[in-house]
Amino acid sequence: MAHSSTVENYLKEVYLGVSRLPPGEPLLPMGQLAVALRVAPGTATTMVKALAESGLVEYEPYNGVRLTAAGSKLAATVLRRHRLVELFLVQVMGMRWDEVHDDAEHLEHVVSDRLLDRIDEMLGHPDTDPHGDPIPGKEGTILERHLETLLTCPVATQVVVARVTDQDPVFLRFVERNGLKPGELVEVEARDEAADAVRLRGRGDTSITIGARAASKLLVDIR
Amino acid sequence: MAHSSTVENYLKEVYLGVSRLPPGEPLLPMGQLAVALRVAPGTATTMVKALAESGLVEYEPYNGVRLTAAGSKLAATVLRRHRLVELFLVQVMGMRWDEVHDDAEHLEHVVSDRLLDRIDEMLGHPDTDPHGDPIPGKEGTILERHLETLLTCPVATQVVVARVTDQDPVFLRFVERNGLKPGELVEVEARDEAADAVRLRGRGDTSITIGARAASKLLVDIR
DNA sequence: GCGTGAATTTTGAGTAATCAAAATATTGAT
DNA sequence: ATCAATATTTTGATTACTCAAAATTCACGC
Repeated sequence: MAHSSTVENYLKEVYLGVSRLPPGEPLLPMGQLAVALRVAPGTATTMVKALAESGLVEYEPYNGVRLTAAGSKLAATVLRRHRLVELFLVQVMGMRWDEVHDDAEHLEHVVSDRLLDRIDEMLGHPDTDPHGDPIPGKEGTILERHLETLLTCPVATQVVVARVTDQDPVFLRFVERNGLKPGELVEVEARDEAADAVRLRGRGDTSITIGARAASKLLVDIR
Repeated sequence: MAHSSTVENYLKEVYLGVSRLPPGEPLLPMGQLAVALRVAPGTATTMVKALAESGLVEYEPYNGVRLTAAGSKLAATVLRRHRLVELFLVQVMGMRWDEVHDDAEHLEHVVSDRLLDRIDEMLGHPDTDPHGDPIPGKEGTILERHLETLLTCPVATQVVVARVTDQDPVFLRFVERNGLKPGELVEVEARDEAADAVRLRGRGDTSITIGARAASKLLVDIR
């Protein structure tokens, strides 16, 4: 099978799905892949078997998928295109960070190497996109730094937001309104296990309380 | 049938094909369409019949196709995307005018209205692309000015190149090397019917001779 | 160990787009 | 008017991708 945008999407989602998994457990269940790609479970199975034939993934029936070296490289270039494009749309085209995802989702499959090089150059070879996601290198090298979340980082300590792992525009605007974009300083004042909540204080003097689920999507640098 | 990039390409080529035809004869033969789209003749027939079902083209068996109002509007928006993208790639991304066509060919199908608006704005609502091709308006209005070619314009008269109707990079570079890009001044010194050639003098003092076929691809404004 | 519920795979079928090659229609020349 | 060359359409198949629903397998609790 050739190298269609469908293939690119499958590989991308396998990569993203696996990296969302608890470390050490490197097989993405078919169900999760199907949900991510918005296809029926059987569709994912069929397609993954074909990808396995082409040597892009390893497939263990009933267990899940993982990328081969070749698949990983391809996934990385797709992610590189996606993320460079997102940053380009924000930085050069002046679009808002919460509205670039969908455009990037389409552009990632059609941007030529030549054009991507111009973009990369124009942006000064950046290494993260507007959401703090790492931009893979030209050769497919992705450096995923290990980061704490607002759910796991030390309390009463200044940390700086490094990455927001949710592309939902509503969430992104919420993050922006509350000064929690990548680069901003925050401090966890308290965590309430029972209430499933985290109280934060950002730059301003006001503190806000967010749910644990939201807190886990905000990755931070422990300065 | 939905509105895939295949459909967009068919409509675009019907538009371009018809406009290349001698005026007054508004039906594009299937064969020409098939060649333009690089598909087998039978494929074009099948596809065009489906487009006719959707009300995007009128199809007369054995005679050819033409666009309906709906098809024309869609073709115009594709062309608008293509040409704005081309100009953007040259003007903003610093690419050469002879290397933007292929990228535009892909981007024309995925650029969102929002992004296109930014591009249009950033370029100051231009009305021609780097090759001098008119950029259709937002509502699908295309204003094709009638232009003479270097084969039909008055001899020994200053004219200004307005449009180059061939996207072949080799030809475009030839045009550029000889100062024949849109905006440049030229004068036809002489035409030699028998030799199938046209002698020109541009800005410089040297005159060059080009074939009639090439001359017919250079459209000019009779100042 | 056995059964139940959930996840996964298989099956059968459909759509969009394509091709090669056979069949048919059109056109122009004699 | 007929015939040959050319253009076009039809036919039968193929590929990539998808779904719904049936069949299977897995994993867990008892």
